[in-house]
Amino acid sequence: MNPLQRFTNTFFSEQNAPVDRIALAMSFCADNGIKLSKLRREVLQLLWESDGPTGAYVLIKALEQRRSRPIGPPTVYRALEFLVSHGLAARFESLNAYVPCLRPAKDQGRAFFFCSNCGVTAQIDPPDLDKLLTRVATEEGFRPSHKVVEIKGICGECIAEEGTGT
Amino acid sequence: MNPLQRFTNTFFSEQNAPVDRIALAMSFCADNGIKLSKLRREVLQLLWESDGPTGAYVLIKALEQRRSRPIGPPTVYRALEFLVSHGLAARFESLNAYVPCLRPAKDQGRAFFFCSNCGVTAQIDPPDLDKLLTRVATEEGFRPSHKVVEIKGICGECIAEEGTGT
DNA sequence: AACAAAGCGTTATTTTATAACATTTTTTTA
DNA sequence: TAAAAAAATGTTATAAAATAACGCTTTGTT
Repeated sequence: MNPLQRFTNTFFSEQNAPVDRIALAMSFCADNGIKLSKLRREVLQLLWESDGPTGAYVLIKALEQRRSRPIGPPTVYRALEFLVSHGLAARFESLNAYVPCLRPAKDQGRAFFFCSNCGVTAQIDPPDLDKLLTRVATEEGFRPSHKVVEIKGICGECIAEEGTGT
Repeated sequence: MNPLQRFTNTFFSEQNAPVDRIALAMSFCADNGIKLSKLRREVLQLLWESDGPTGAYVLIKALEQRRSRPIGPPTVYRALEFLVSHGLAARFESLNAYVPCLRPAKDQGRAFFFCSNCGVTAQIDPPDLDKLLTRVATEEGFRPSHKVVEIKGICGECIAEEGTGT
């Protein structure tokens, strides 16, 4: 079993149809008058096809493979900036890497989980979380615009394996 | 008024006595059998004296000023690693910068707020937050070890100033 | 004092990201 | 549709952040 399909509610339990993810993104962009260019689509697809949070330079190399010609960092960083700014992807800050987002939406209090042992990644959007963060911010007189919630730890499968000695 | 003293519960409303912060850190280290060396103490003090999240290379320059001789990046990164690993400081992941922590403690669900307008930074540790994150993680079969919560936005004072046109 | 361990210094390099400007592609509108 | 404007991408160079590898010094232990 793909180690990235273990979680409920992960990217990767929903990842088996990358094409569908791209189709969703395309209709989202169409609906919102924004343009998912070829490059941006390719980068998003690479994120969905990746086995976890992906560094910008890994994407660059992958694109160079696909296109058989050099790609400069700014090209990819701009595509990533577009994807992130429209909620199609997110930067996993504590890993300096990028992940696709399940639902294009800006700052809905997403939480990302990352297994330090096997690398499996999950996105979870508990409604309570966003409420709590917004409440706490408001209590401080703060108007939040961007929220980062990232949790590293050990996933269930790796916990199980600890016991069995595998 | 120092723009960094605006929040309730911030670093900087409590920052007026950096010496006390250092004294606290020293007794914390003594109590726990860990060593706050001169370098580590200096780095921590620089963090407390800073006007906000501080980049590693800013710390390097500041140390070079103090010592009148070159300091290599690894020297400072090691000190930061020590401080972070013992909960005396934290990396503000989405800013590639470092902040001092109010209470030395490992992963108690700290939340950092950062005003994109004026740079004011606040640490808030809502007990609910840690509980919520732990609960959500557990529901996913995940055993959390490190939690990152960072919120960017506009602080109360900057919101007020928007209206007055200052 | 001799040894071990921890901390720090130094040099070089890697990784991540952006600045500045040129070219191409797409969209708009005359 | 042709010209102009705007958006997107390409290109080169550089900046910023972090680490690898190795040596020396200080501190703690026997």
